Amino acid sequence: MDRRQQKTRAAIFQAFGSLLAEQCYSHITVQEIIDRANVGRTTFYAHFETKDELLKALCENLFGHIISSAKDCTHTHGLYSAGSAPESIFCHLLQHLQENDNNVLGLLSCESSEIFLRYFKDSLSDLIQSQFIIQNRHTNRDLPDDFLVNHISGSFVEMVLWWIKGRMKQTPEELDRYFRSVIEPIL
Amino acid sequence: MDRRQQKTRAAIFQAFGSLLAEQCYSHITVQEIIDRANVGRTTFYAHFETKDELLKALCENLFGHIISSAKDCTHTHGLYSAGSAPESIFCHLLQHLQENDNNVLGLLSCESSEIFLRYFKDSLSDLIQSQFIIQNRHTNRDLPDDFLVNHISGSFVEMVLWWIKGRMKQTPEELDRYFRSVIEPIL
DNA sequence: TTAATAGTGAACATATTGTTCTCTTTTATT
DNA sequence: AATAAAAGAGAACAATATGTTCACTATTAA
Repeated sequence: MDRRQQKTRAAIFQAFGSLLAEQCYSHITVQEIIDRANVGRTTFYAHFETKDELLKALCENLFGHIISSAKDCTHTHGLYSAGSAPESIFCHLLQHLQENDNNVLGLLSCESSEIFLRYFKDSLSDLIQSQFIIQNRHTNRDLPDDFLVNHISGSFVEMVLWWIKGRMKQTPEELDRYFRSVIEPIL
Repeated sequence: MDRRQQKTRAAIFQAFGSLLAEQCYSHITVQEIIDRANVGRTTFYAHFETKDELLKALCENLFGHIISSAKDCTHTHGLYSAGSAPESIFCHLLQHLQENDNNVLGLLSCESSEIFLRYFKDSLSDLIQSQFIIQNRHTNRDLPDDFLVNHISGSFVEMVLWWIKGRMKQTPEELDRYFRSVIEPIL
């Protein structure tokens, strides 16, 4: 509603994000956050009940954007356009990550990256699930749908973690090729 | 050295384990641990510098056992015996988990399971890495070795997480079949 | 039996959390 | 431009958690 609220919220998000790039989530204190955000203690607690809530809000904000943008792109391209690699939804996601809007990479490469990847995977699972159902692409009758969904989203997230820990030497396109190589054979 | 030390250590491990089955890691206090372990505050800090160190020690202890037992079994069976499913190293691991020695399942199904699975994955990666190198099984020339190792260990861990969250309705053998279905095609 | 080792429990300084209060600033609206 | 409503600042607070120190007791290995 108020412009100030959004500004304050953004300041807290940014301060929190930059702190996460420096140290482990669990060691960050509310005091550090409000100091860096130049925000009063009262204000912080008016916006977020706890540090965990802040984390949750940040993740929803961040991955919400990325996933919904991927969802839009899926409408035109499908979950996995068999022909040309660059159009796949996964390549799209990787490119998005590399662009590093809102310092997503900072979060995903910090000591507490698992927390974020967990949120990322949950969002991703929803996306893949819905695409599976919409497209009826699951020709594999031997494996349960939810196992496959979990396998795909899980593998993707693990790959991203591997990519970032290895200092992102591969391009999104290369990585997409890797991923297609291990996922397409089972679809 | 001292029998008492081992006893105390075991008591702390057990208390910590049972607490983890009840609540999130970050919300467990040292006070709760020492109360349940019937151990003095000083004693706790004589054994472990911080709660994080305790966690680390517990994981090393736990997964060390499981992995080294799997390593032994690999010597006779190989990473992936193509013929009969039940002998695969992964099935062996899953059976081990289901037997629930030292309440591994409690840890893996608690709110903070990601932390443990991360340790699990690291141990697993070492195992798979070494088996890959020893057996020279990587016929896939298009994908880097470390990507494959990460994909396999990552997928396995994600599967275990999925299994446990779904209340472990599948048997280790079924799960092993699922896993073979998504991994063997890419080897 | 005894010296060394391990554990107890209380007390402590320090740090963090989340709340409450009063006061100031900004915004939306007229 | 004036003003009421909303939002933030900042100090103070109780409650809780951490990690250390101390003097004392119990156990073990020899």
